[in-house]
Amino acid sequence: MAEQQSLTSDAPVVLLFRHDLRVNDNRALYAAAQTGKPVIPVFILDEHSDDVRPVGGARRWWLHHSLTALETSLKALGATLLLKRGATQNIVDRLLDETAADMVLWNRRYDPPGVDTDRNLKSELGRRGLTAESFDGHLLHEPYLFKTGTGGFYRVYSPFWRAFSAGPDPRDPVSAPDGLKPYDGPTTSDRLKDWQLLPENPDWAKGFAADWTPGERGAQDKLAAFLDDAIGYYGNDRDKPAVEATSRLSPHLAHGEITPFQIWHALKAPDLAAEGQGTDKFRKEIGWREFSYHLLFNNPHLATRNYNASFDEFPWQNKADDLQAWQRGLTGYPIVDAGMRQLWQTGWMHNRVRMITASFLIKHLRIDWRKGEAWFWDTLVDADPASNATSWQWVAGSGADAAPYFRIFNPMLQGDKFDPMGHYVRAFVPELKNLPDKFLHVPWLAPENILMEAGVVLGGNYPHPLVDHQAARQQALIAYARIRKGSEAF
DNA sequence: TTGCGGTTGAT
DNA sequence: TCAACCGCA
Repeated sequence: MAEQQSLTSDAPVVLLFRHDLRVNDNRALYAAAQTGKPVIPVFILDEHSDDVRPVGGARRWWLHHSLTALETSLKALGATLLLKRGATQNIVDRLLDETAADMVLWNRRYDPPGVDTDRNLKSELGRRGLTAESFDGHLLHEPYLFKTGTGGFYRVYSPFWRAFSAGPDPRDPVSAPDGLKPYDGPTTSDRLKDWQLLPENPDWAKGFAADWTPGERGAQDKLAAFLDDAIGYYGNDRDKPAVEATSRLSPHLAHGEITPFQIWHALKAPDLAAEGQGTDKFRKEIGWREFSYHLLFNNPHLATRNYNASFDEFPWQNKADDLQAWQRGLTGYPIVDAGMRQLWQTGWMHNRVRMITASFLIKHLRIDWRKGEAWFWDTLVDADPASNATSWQWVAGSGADAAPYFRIFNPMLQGDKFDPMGHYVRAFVPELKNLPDKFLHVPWLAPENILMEAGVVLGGNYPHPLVDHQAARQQALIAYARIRKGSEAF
């Protein structure tokens, strides 16, 4: 069919890029090459279509560098990437006018505004008799594929994962095309630097580049390094933030520099068979990403509305000073502060510590989970509309498949258990680095002389605990008890 | 309908 | 052991 079209028309094909910034396993790109038509690749920064949530600050930094990498990859294939900013439909309309293209291809998105925008685009193009086709790539399975026995969506992860595991095998990745036929007509493109994606305060992103290489190559390097080594101890050490035992693929996945299909396929390598436990656990985490999209797809307002409406009555305190102390890593609880500072300095936080810091914000400070979700959205290089919303609601207890309300993380115990040597805390809270292990997670319990020897001044160079753990825990339990009674209380 | 079980915990 | 609930087959 593709060949037939190339015989009948040499009109160009427009290829949309959004969060699929790669040339390998890019089915839309592959299909565009197959047509034999000139290809016009265009990245659209759409912050104008209905309900679109603007890209957060950390992801803007990433996007800047990833687009630079993509531009280079496409150039090597013979095509020039155009940069356009605005509502998708308007951008495409103008491009079709300018270039007389008769075909538009893209890889599917699964965030609700993206779904709506692309659905409208497809029907509009179809109405005009143009070819519009979308492809998979972001998820192993469409988020509506799995249904419970009664035909609904899954609310609980375990049954979802059972259904997923019994489902069809994910396809194999497709290779990059050998080349693209260039489009020679006149085109216009924004200049990347005019988008000002890099932060105004350059100090903020200074630490990002040490940890991350945005782009397809950086993604493949991270995957190779993970499969080479860390996956062997992923099962045991993935909860220890001081150990490099996780894949660190999340920002690359979020920007579509690597696909879950490529990861899934790589996990089938024979020499990984010996790492059975690690690979199974890791697949299950990929499954969480799929589950989060399954939930978001079926609950478009997951990032802004309590899944469980009884939480609308939750007595949040929302103290501005407390929120700011949390954001800056100045709560006085070392494991919490280390996490928040890792986030600020590197654009990423270890998964275990995300739970600890989120639980602290919600349960110890009783600040609405949406404030935390928004902060993570702005500061995480891997900010993902599905995972972020699902995980915050999970910790709050307001979501589908929530943690029990009485499960309140104890930051001291979590610190002792998962950072027993204190390497993580010392790396990100250097003012405590000379404290002995025994007091590292509880500096306020250290005797005066120990504090003095370590150069720690509570209330001076490190804060007193913002709240007392036991008291805050009791208050949280009371607050949760109140909404559990529901309307009875009124 | 009924029975089972529920990512990540604390006391 | 903690309280009780609700998703799922």
